[in-house]
Amino acid sequence: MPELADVEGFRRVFNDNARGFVRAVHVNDVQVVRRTTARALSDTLRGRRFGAARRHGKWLIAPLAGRRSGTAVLLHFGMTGELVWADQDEEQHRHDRVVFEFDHGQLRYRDMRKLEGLHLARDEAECDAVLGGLGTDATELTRDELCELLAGHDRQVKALLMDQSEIAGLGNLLADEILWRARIHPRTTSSAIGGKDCARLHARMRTVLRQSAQAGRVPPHQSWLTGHRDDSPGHCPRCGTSLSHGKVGGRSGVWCPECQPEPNGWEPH
DNA sequence: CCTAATGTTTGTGC
DNA sequence: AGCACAAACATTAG
Repeated sequence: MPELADVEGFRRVFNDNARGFVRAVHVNDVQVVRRTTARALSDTLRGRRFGAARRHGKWLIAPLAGRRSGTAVLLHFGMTGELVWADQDEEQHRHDRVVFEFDHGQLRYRDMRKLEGLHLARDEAECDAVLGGLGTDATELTRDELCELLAGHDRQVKALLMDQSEIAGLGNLLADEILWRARIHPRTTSSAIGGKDCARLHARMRTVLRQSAQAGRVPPHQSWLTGHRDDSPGHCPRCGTSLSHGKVGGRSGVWCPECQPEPNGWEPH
């Protein structure tokens, strides 16, 4: 689930609720705590307050309040993570791995698969060690930057869009949705996308990101490709053609063979 | 039992 | 160097 849009939703959950003093930190599964121990995490946070959380790509960055602190909790949600606000007396979910307790409720880091986890950074350098390799956040990428990026690589465009070191925040669903709207086949070689095509790709990316970030998820709406990923058989919501499925960039991809024609030179066997 | 899952990293080979 | 691909990570659902 968690791509840029979802993490944007978690950022709002965090900023709307994680106010006041942290009264306790319950680590229910030490495996998800990275770069520190459960004890150190708890000791660092207890009695402190968070400043406003920000997002870069799929990371949520929650700094401690206080000008010279430099300490931040960095949360990644892998494929199954989420952040939920709940009352103390609400029964815990079996996958609530870390719980931040406040006077008025609890923030719960829930994650079934525990692929990434929650990191503690004590200063700028530690923060940079985790986030330094990320590319520009997808919401801030200009049209010229995108075109230059595409031109500079001979990669399948979907793989390039999802490469976090190049563009941060786009995942499997967003990439498929954006490419479908831009009418570009996911296996198109990036350097072959120029001029008008790149401008259209950028425009569609901005629309998809704005709407999905506002929703806090990639909307499974009928008018979105994402709303038809799991239909069998799925049909393109734009032209009705049966959707194609296949591996692209190592991930399960969905596209419309009519709206997104095969690039020249690609012949399936 | 087997497969796939919205992510990232690492190794292999062209 | 740059790219594609497979596997691994941990866990559950179908």
